[in-house]
Amino acid sequence: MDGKKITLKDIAQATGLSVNTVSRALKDKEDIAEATRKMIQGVAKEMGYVGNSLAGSLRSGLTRTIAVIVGDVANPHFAIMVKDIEKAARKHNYTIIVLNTEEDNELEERAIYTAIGKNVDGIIICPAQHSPDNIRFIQRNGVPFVLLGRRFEGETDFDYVISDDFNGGYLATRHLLENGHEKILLLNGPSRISSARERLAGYKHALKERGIPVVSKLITENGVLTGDARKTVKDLAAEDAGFTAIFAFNDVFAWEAIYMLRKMGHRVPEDYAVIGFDNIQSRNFFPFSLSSISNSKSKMSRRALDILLNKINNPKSGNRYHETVETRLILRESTRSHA
Amino acid sequence: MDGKKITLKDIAQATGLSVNTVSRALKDKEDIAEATRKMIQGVAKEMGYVGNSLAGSLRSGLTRTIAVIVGDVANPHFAIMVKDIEKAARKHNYTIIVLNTEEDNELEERAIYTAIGKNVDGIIICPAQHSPDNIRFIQRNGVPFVLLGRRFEGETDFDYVISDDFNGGYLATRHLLENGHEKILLLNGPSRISSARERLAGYKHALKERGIPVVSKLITENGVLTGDARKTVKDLAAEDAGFTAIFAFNDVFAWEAIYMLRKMGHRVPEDYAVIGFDNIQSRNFFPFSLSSISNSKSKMSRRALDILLNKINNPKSGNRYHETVETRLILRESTRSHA
DNA sequence: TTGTACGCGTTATCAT
DNA sequence: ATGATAACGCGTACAA
Repeated sequence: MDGKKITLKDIAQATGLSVNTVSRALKDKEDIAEATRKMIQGVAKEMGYVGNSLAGSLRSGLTRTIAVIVGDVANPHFAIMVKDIEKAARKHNYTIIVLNTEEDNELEERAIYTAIGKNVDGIIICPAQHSPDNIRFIQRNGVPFVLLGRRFEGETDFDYVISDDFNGGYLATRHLLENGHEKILLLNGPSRISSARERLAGYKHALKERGIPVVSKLITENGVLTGDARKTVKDLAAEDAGFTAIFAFNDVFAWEAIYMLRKMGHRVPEDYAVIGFDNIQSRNFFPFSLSSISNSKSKMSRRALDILLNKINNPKSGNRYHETVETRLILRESTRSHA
Repeated sequence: MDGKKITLKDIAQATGLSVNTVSRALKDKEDIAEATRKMIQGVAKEMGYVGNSLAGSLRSGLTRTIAVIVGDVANPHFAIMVKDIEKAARKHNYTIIVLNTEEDNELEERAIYTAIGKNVDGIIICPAQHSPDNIRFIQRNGVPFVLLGRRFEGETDFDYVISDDFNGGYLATRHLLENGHEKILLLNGPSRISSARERLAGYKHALKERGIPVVSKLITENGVLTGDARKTVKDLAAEDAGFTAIFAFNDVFAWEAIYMLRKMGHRVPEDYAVIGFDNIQSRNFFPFSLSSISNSKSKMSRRALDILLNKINNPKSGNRYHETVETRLILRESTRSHA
């Protein structure tokens, strides 16, 4: 029952034909006797032949595999996008390999190295952004790639699909301002990350538009995988820093913030309004209702894949793809106003 | 800037040495002049050589890649396990490809076919369980595999790592009973799935132990990816089926149940107690505090990988691995009692 | 209609 | 210490 892998050679031996007659029969080529073909296909099926795409890939240089490199698949934001990418890729007969960088530069480098070594046809990467060098390395190797969700402002020849983070930051902040909050804690991500910088810019813009001063103490940077956000909220709330609302870099931070505030005996939204980013709840029916900025993860994922496939199929087109997907304000209870 | 892939041949030409000297120098073999090695490694680095593991794989028959096949990576339960597996695999220099079955038989078959075609060294799969045939197909191809989280009772030669679902079902139900609930809605998964059947058995056992009748109307099956759970809760709560507590197949169902109940104007835990399964909140700090059954996802993931690596490295050992990881009751507010 | 020969990039073996 | 050759499994071009 328990067998070894069947090769064309095995089938050739079994049928007394040559390897490549078998090969062509299985690929439904024309120049083969109908009877022979049926016979070979029957034997192949019976023997459980699966084929070895490796061998073909070595020849063609194509693997029909793409690498998806993200910070952490366990983060729902990435999990959703990875799922979307896998689904779209499957439609085009592509398979994905998933690599986590843990937002670390060396792990990112290693992930890229692995991907290239496995001869993936393309790479979709949410860069950790410690520097553009890792991405340049992809480029140097001639492997098509698309950045997902983050970009390098200085590198105009890196293609990307991002969401409109500036606008998202602006919308979230303006919403809180309109509800009467003037001291807004920005629970931001690390400033090396473009989306964090752009959300911050949106935040500042909203404040300036209303003539509200930007308080640097209320602008905090938090590691994405470290639990920093909880500590920040805890410390600032404990010392009574005066804020009445929180704009979080992502929904995970927002959840942590609310978790911590409640643990400290505060109420949301009564004592503190909280808004997140990513709108994870568009897919999950959580018992808790968190206002958030929607960034169309499906659209981003599918678009990134389309662009990548385009680049794979038209290697020399030289088209530049710098795409920004809209962001929208989604109001739920965590920022409900109390007139 | 934008280059082609560098091969050993390129380096050989650049250095005037033979392909195979270059190969050995890069692999730090002994029988090579120290100076030559340094030189070659220098040139390789400068040219950005990455190597083509495909070619090596063709020779060795090993890809250092394993396939992880799950229902849906966007489900946090799977997302967490995929992350854990990737991390553990990385330590052993393995890469993972991720395939979603969407709990569908044909997609599962296709996923397995793809995995085998790509010559993965092994497969970790959470089977959709429409039948054992797909798994038998893996076996027939001689590819090592481990079932994760589900098993086929009749197939003793399928290795698996599962959680103690019977006990989990028992613990959850007993807890609700101890809090005075006698009509407990079981928001279960599809009965083809072993974990659903085993949790049901635990549920029944707890009821019988207390002499509480099993009401078949309160035992419901719900598709894992379909939103059935919401509808079930809505319908049964609307017709006033008399239950006062819910034991959900997983945390996702539990969230949906609470979402729906609240939407209908009910309170949790005051009107309905709800307990889930998977204890997603061991990793995420959600604002909502859901009682759940913990099933040690890390332990399961890591163990599944260890077993798989064992099977890969000792192909003929013939060891059988049937492992059950403990489940524990985690109490939070969604089942808080009101004495 | 079918078979033979060669190449993809790498590595193991054997020769120099 | 280094080079030549064969082999992995398949596909393509060409020969029979």
